[in-house]
Amino acid sequence: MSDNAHHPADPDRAQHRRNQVLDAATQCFRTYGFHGCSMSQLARASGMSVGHIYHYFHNKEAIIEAIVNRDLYECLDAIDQIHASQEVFNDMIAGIEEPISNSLNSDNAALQFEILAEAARNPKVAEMVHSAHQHVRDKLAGLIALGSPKPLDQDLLDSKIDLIGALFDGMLVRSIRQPHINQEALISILRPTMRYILEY
Amino acid sequence: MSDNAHHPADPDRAQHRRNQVLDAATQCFRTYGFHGCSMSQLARASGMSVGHIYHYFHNKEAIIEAIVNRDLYECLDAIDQIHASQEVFNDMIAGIEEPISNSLNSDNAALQFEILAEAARNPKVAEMVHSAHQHVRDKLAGLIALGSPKPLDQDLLDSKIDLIGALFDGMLVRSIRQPHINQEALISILRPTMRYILEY
Amino acid sequence: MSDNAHHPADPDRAQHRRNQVLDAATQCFRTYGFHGCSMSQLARASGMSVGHIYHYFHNKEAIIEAIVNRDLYECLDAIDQIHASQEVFNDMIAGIEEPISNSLNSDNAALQFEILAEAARNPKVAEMVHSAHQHVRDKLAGLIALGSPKPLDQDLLDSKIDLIGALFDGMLVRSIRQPHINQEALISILRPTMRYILEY
Amino acid sequence: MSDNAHHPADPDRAQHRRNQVLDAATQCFRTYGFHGCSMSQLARASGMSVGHIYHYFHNKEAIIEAIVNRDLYECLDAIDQIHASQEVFNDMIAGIEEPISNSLNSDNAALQFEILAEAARNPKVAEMVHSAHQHVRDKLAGLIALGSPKPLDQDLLDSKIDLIGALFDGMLVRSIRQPHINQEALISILRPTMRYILEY
DNA sequence: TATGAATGAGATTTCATTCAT
DNA sequence: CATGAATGAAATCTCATTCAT
Repeated sequence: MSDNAHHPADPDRAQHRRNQVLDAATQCFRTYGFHGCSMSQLARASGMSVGHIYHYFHNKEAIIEAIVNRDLYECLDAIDQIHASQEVFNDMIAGIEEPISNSLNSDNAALQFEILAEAARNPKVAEMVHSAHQHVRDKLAGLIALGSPKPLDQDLLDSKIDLIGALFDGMLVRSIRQPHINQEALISILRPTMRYILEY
Repeated sequence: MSDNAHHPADPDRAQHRRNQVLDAATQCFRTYGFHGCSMSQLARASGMSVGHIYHYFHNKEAIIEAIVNRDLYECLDAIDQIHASQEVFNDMIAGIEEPISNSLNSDNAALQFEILAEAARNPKVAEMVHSAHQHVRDKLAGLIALGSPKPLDQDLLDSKIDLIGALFDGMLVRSIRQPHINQEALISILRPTMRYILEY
Repeated sequence: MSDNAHHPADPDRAQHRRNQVLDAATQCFRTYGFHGCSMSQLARASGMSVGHIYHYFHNKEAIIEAIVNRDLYECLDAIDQIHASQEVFNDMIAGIEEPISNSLNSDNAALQFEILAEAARNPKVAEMVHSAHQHVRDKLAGLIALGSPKPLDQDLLDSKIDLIGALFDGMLVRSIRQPHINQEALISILRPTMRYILEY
Repeated sequence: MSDNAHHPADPDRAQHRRNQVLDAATQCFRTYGFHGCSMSQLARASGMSVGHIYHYFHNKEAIIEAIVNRDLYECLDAIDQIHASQEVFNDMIAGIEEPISNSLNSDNAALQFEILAEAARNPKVAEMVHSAHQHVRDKLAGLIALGSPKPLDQDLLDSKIDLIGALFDGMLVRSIRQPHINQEALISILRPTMRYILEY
């Protein structure tokens, strides 16, 4: 009862069911990959029948796309948390530990590589990745411009962003190639390197 | 009889046939992914019957493993080409363009992400990736030690390698997220950054 | 409440709702066939939910049967319009254009063949087709007897009806096999042929 | 043994296997309809695994098309048997019993209506039906022209063919609407009617 | 009366793998 | 060494039907 329970076509309930599928899919895709995970595995993990999943998603592609979308937006949200200030360089360097830690430890690295591999052959997913990436670049451009004492040449600004982006994505790869990395030691050289790049 | 008088078990021919499959598989896996590529696609691309592929490979897994193996060894070979000298830092920085260019433009990025994604769930592949990575680290450690004016603390040495590795792998990710990167501008800031790290 | 104050079991409204379904089904079955049309297509076309259709029809079979029934009755009604008179032969021949035109141009030929194909395997539908056909024969028998100057042998009467029936059904098949038939030319030879048969 | 048995990729054997499927499909489609017959029914009836049927046919559509094609060709062959002569009208009328009997008794009427119903919505099948029909018309046009004492107006010739075609197809419909027709009586009025049309 | 959530069975199709030749 | 016929399992997706509300 409370908030009138769920009437037929209750959009809240529908959204909740969709999320049930997406939550299960995130887990399943991590574990088995987009194409190694069957609809019936997904159904079992969602606590829902196979047929019913098709009530909420047009096909498996659509689930993959929704997962990619959700994952990219989570990343964008994290980026958007960074507050602009004139102390932004110091803040970024001081706060580097958490995002690096996320990249390195994240058990969702598997999902990131699924997404990147999928983007390499699926144009729709590629487009989603590109547009999320552009958003990140824009945000970073604003922060760096703000933190810089004098106006930056556009090419230089772009390259700084590229390099920093590469560093972070490189951490993601580390989590696969080298799962037992010495994070503390890494951060202690990463910090001055970040400053070097930002102030270059 | 007549001319194609290869003996029943000519090992050269056998190796050649295996490579035929692996070459085709490299292309197919790039295009469709490990699990999006069927044995019959592979057979068509190899110019060989499905059944005969099983003469050379125990199953599809084995082909994937052979591909991963071959890919990792090619990378190791590239690393092994770097000659040690006391000018090694200068050489590395001067010669940075080619490997970066490879990472950025490489149409084989797709395969790299297939491999990384596979490594995230397939322990055999993970083991191959780790051991190849260790080999790379050992090689780089030797080079950096040689180029450094004074002996380095082990943690610092490790972290330098990690950071440089991250930079390169980050480039690989760029080729997906940002296919039209400004490579020239990037290299012109990457070079001093590399030197900064190496001489830190 | 407000205006749509139909009583819980308003039989008019019920009939109207049933017809909504049947109208939609006629269209859908024409376009997709009995077995190529899903209940959800039907629901969409009826402006009604899937579940509610089951309020009016026990199952899909029942809708098919109702459609067949309605279609056959429409045909019977048309036959029943023919008024008996001693000029019946002249009337039939003069008025031949409309039914022939219907058979030839009818975009519902598809539905007729659905029905015939269904009758070939579904005994209930076969029974409906047979009994409607018998009704048509009886009516025609009366008309022909009335128009004939002298009493006819039963076999001859039956065969005249069969032949005329065949001619009309043959037109139906024409609309599929030969959609761009020359209707005018056809009618100008059909008329004397009809007279020939009737007066044989 | 005998004629060197069947080597790999023996095209005779392949053709034989294809025919096995088509023979089974003819039966199954008659009984259940194109869309009421599942691939697993087909497989069971063909004595072949479901998967293997796809070795010989790209998909179920392709089987339907092959069946339609085969059926139409059988009909064309029958038409092509009619030999031209100046006595062709007499021959046609004398030999009318067999084709009429075929149309009336044919237990493959079901298949004909499947084909006609399918043609009403499937453009590929429609095209096959039209082109087979054109072939029949051309053949009949030749025969009628030959049998006619004086040259015929094209429209009249066309209409004679249309009318005769309608009569035969109408018989096909009779086999569904009126399975217990009096064939003998029918033929005894059909013969003079045919002559009336041919000599009109 | 009316909805659409939910299911389970079954449809078509694909695929890795085996085997007779 | 080489083929492709053959299979059986499983994958994706559809659908008629039921049910709680």
